[in-house]
Amino acid sequence: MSLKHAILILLESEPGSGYDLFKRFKDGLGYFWNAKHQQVYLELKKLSEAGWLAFEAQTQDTRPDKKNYRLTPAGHAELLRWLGEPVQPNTINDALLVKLYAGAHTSPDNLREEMQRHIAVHRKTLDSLMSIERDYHGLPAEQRHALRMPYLTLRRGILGEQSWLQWAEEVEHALQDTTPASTPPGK
Amino acid sequence: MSLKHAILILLESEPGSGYDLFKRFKDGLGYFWNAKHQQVYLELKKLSEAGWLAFEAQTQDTRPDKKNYRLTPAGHAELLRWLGEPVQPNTINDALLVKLYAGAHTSPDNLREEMQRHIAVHRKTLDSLMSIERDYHGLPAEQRHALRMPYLTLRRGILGEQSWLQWAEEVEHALQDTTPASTPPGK
DNA sequence: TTTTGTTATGCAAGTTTTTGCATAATAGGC
DNA sequence: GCCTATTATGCAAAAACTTGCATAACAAAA
Repeated sequence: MSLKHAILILLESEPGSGYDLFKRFKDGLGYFWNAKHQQVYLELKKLSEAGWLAFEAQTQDTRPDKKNYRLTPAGHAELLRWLGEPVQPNTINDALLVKLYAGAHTSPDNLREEMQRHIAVHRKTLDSLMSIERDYHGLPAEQRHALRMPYLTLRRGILGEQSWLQWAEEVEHALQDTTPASTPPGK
Repeated sequence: MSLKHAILILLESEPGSGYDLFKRFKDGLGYFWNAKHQQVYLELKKLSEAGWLAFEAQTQDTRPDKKNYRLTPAGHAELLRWLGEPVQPNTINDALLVKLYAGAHTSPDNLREEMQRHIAVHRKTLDSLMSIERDYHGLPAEQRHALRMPYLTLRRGILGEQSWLQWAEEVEHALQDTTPASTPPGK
């Protein structure tokens, strides 16, 4: 969809290599845009061919060579054009919910284990997002202002994860209710 | 990813045609799994070829002919197998957040309009989900029990949309702060 | 010293999804 | 009578994304 534009945005704020971008996806943008390294490299190639990016090869002694990409004026213009265009509301494709929807066909234990796995992931994500938020609040006002828009996306992540975990508690209660009394005491 | 399994689940609870399924995606499952009609038809064909579905053609007088699909025993087995397997945590690809991340490169007005469009969509979704919830609570206990798992996914939708709208308010406040006082009174 | 992890890039093949086009009958509103 | 919406299906091409493989150097831990 807009991996192209996600890349333009990342390179607008700071030029970098494919590997750099891939890491930036994993750390920052990664909460709301995911990409494999192969796809990042492929898109960089396409964007260069389209004239939106330019690169210079950097030979390095201790590390493999890298290509440093930056926006061309055409790339910058495309970014501005895209920003002026409405974006499609997000569609959700969530396999966990598909599975839960059909939960009556499997055991509550199976569902509880599945939920536990996902809860662990979401808790970890929330922790990491909140740690980024603490860092943000520690910045001087000037830097906070410069980062105010990415901060709003961070807030989306935090509120979203909190809401998810709240829902997970509801699910756990519901799954407990349907379970027969486990391991009754005595003989 | 698991459009295949979403289709198996829908057909497990009730056989139907491609067009039926497409509508069921739009109404029910649609909150967490989206599919175009072309893809539904294509998957139905593939699933039939794989032996997981069977169909009979129904000639209709007033309407175009339809194919009525149902699960085969192999399809049922595959569904159970899939339910026992862990699903990957969902990855998010949200173009609105990408745009907002780069919001400093465009005007607050542009962002506010964009937010307004999305808020309208999310409010409408929330209304519709809450109306479904009201219907659910009006059902006899027996039917409520049968629908308890889909109900959990409905709750995900409701909590998710509420959280989204809460975040949207934060964004609106933030965008107001950055705007110069508009149309100052009188000369 | 062997294994694991990080930096760095990319091709090829396959799967999944989107977009565009095409057909065809009927019902209802203007 | 015309336009739009709904019911009903599908092919073809393109775009987007995933999975598997491949290479290569160095650093740090086991």
